[in-house]
Amino acid sequence: MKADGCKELVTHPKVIEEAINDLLSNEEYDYMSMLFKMVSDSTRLKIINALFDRELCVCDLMAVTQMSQSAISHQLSKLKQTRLVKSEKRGKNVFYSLSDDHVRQIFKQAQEHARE
Amino acid sequence: MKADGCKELVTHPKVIEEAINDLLSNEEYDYMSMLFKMVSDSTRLKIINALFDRELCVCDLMAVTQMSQSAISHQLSKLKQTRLVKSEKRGKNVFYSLSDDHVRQIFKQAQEHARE
DNA sequence: ACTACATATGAACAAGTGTTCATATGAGGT
DNA sequence: ACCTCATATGAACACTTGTTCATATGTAGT
Repeated sequence: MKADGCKELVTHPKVIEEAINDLLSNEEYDYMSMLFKMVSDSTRLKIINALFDRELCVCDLMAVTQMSQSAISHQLSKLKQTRLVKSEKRGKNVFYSLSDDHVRQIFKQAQEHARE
Repeated sequence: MKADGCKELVTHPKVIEEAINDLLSNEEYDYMSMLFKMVSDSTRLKIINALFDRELCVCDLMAVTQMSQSAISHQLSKLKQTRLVKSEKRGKNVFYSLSDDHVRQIFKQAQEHARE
């Protein structure tokens, strides 16, 4: 948490000021951090990918991702808390789907980068 | 690691097959996971934001982000290992900059989502 | 060579995260 | 009411991650 930088003549006081002006608010960093954390786990990435074009229930997701029911349920819970997915109960099943296009966009963009 | 899902008649065998066909390779998930992990820490987000339009040396980044020299150096090291930033040594200083537009795009997109 | 400054790096530690296991909730059919 | 299936949830545990502290490396100037 040291405030200052170089002791030698600060070579770039102007540039530093610019950069400081560009700073975002803590809320923005926190939100972005949260959003990226959600999509930085490969189990959740698989879930998001599976839900990309359709809604699925938990047992469908088990079949698709080859993960345990508990693991999936825990991850879906996080994804729902952070509003990346929404759910709808129908009979014995709970169907999950992506809640908006934000996730889809971020996911697609990263996927394109992965192809290189 | 259970393979199957519901024991009751699998209501959506067709949809499940679709979802399975949409699966990506493990390498893709791993890469995306790694990329998102890198931008999911708020210290690194601050660094990336600071480097968005300019190159900066470590001491500049200390001044801008208000973080310790060691913390910044460690994070820069990770960002460099994963090729998100590149560095150039000039005299006593080491100047860091974003290595390509991938990061910028992902960052911007998330930032827009944060504004809502 | 010596000193001051800029950066890197290793070890240690606290905090966070994902999985499993066991169990709870809740709906449908009988 | 009872039983079964689908899903949720809490506790425990191993693992990862970010920071600090101490120290090393390396460059420039004297």
